[in-house]
Amino acid sequence: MHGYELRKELTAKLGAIRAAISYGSLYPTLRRLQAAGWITEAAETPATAEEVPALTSRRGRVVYTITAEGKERFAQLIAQAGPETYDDTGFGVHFAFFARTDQATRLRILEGRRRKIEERREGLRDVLGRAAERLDAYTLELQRHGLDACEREVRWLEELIANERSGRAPTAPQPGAAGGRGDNDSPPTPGPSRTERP
Amino acid sequence: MHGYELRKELTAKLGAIRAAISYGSLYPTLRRLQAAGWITEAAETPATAEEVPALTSRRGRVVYTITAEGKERFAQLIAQAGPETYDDTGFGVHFAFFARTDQATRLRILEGRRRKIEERREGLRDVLGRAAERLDAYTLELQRHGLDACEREVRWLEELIANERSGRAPTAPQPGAAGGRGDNDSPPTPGPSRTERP
DNA sequence: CGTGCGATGTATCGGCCCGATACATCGCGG
DNA sequence: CCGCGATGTATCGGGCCGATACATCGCACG
Repeated sequence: MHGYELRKELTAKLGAIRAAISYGSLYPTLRRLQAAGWITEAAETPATAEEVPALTSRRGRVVYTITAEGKERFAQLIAQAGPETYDDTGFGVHFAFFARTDQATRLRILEGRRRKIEERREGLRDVLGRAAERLDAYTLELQRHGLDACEREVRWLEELIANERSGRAPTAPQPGAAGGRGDNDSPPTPGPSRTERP
Repeated sequence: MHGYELRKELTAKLGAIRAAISYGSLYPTLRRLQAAGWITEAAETPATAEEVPALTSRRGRVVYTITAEGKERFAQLIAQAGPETYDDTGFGVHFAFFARTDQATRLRILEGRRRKIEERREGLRDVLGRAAERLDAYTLELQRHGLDACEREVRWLEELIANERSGRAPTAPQPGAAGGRGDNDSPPTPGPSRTERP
């Protein structure tokens, strides 16, 4: 893909958790990835080669391709979990690529996230309990709303964990023949974990 | 307050919407605020003045005080709304200081936020509708969860807007005599908007 | 009785990200 | 035919964060 296209894809995939990535971040990052040898870049072919030689000034698209090393590194990145894996953005990114990992990794990350959210929840309960009369009504309402969000997310995570343990996909139990065009996102594991079901 | 204390206060007040502010942001910001004339800094008095002159090396606390100009600027900041006022962090910060604004400002910001979240919600519905078979089950589940959060927030905002229009505080209808110690957060307006109720 | 650890406290540095901006082309509708 | 919005690449300044350093205090545990 070229940069602009990549940005649109990522925006669609991660739209639920963060805004579009900025250009000031996108292009320097692509250059960094290339310097590290994880992607290669190539100028797009102008037309049918020989044609239109006058348009040399046309700053054409640059097509990026992932290398074998890049694929390997990417697989490592989504499988390994650091402390930042469990905050909002980090978890969202990992989750969006769950289809490319194994069940053990998915469970590990879901449980780490649950632990993190439970901690946040306890912190909010503390504030609502201990510092209640020190804070104004609006601030308290904000904490209450945040607490509610934490409780809902914990329930959501527990559902996902239960599903994961029973070896099912997150929700839809494979409707029909599933597979759209090869564009779908699950090359390593066929569907989200299917080790014993026929 | 001094820096560390300020950080703790802000963490308690804004804990529901963002993590603690970093030191690498806190201290430079305090210096910027002082350069702009919005706060003044003063080294804390060591003890009873004359005492303990040997401890000159003790890098003591620095106490910051807001200036009249700073108070004015702060009032402007929380009353004026730009485009960034309606994203997650910006809205959260404004909301946390709602008790220091007037009802008109609160309504304006709540409605702007609602519009923004409704846009995000429509975007997610689009993705779930149009790009459903291009995305894997986990990504879809992420969008569904985000969509659910949007819907809940819209309902929350509408409750708040209705409350605001009827002139009530967000939830608790002034329990007892209210006012704790002067530490509470509502100097300009006595309680959250009270223009006609006796 | 000492010793070490966690909380309190101020401060800097490198790296990364974002918003704004610039520039260029293409297709479409008014 | 003119402009506007989408497509596309790119840079720059400023700000935020994580890591790190340094220093003191109180207290708990050995």
